Amino acid sequence: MGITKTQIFNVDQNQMATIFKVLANPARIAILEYISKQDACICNDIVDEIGLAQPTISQHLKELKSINLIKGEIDGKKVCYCINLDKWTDIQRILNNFFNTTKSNCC
Amino acid sequence: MGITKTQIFNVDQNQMATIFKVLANPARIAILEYISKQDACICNDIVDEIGLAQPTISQHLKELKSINLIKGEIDGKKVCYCINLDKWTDIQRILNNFFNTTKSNCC
DNA sequence: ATTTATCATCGTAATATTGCAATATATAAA
DNA sequence: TTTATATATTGCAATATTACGATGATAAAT
Repeated sequence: MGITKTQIFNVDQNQMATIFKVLANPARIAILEYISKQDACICNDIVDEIGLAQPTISQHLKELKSINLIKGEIDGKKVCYCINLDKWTDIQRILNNFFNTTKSNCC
Repeated sequence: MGITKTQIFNVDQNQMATIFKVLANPARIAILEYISKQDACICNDIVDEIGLAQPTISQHLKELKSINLIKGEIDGKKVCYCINLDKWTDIQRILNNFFNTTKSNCC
């Protein structure tokens, strides 16, 4: 089907899955790494850096924005993307909580 | 296309994406949580617990096994799944490393 | 030996994701 | 105003994912 039965899972489970889904692509990982590596708020040299077409990058940025992992500030005709540190830290906390809580006690 | 251009990304980026992809589904999150909650190595009560058909669960378990996040021990006609703590901890370390390394220094 | 129970695999339908060309939009420069 | 530059959106093709019924394989129970 390709459709996930979100209704049968709780909010936390769906939230976790959504976060993981946004991160589940090497292009988006590379974009995040590239954005963070820059001293200043570097914009879409991302297209040059990553080997993907401009619309593709634009779409990936949109997905990263969908969970507020990055923010884009308009600067003239350019857009300056940077990581949203608050959300970044928040998500790291959520994931660690999941990993610490979900641990086997068998085998 | 639906096909990710893995060739243009490095091993670490692809590995990260693969890990995230395996976790990017609420059913698999729920399965992990359920397995970890049990005192003993509970097997496919998972099917009863989660509201999905047995082949679906089996497929999800296969994906979790694909990165060694869980291991399945055969016990008669049952299979006993549990979390692979070594790998679990390893992945948590990898993710934290990513989150700590990839942080913005702008905006 | 047959039946039953547990789990895996196969095949398939429905939907999602990835990527890009074409196009739209918006701002800056000329 | 026209042109160039930067980014977003649309539409589409190719592939991936999710889910399940049918079927297979295996082991315990009868």
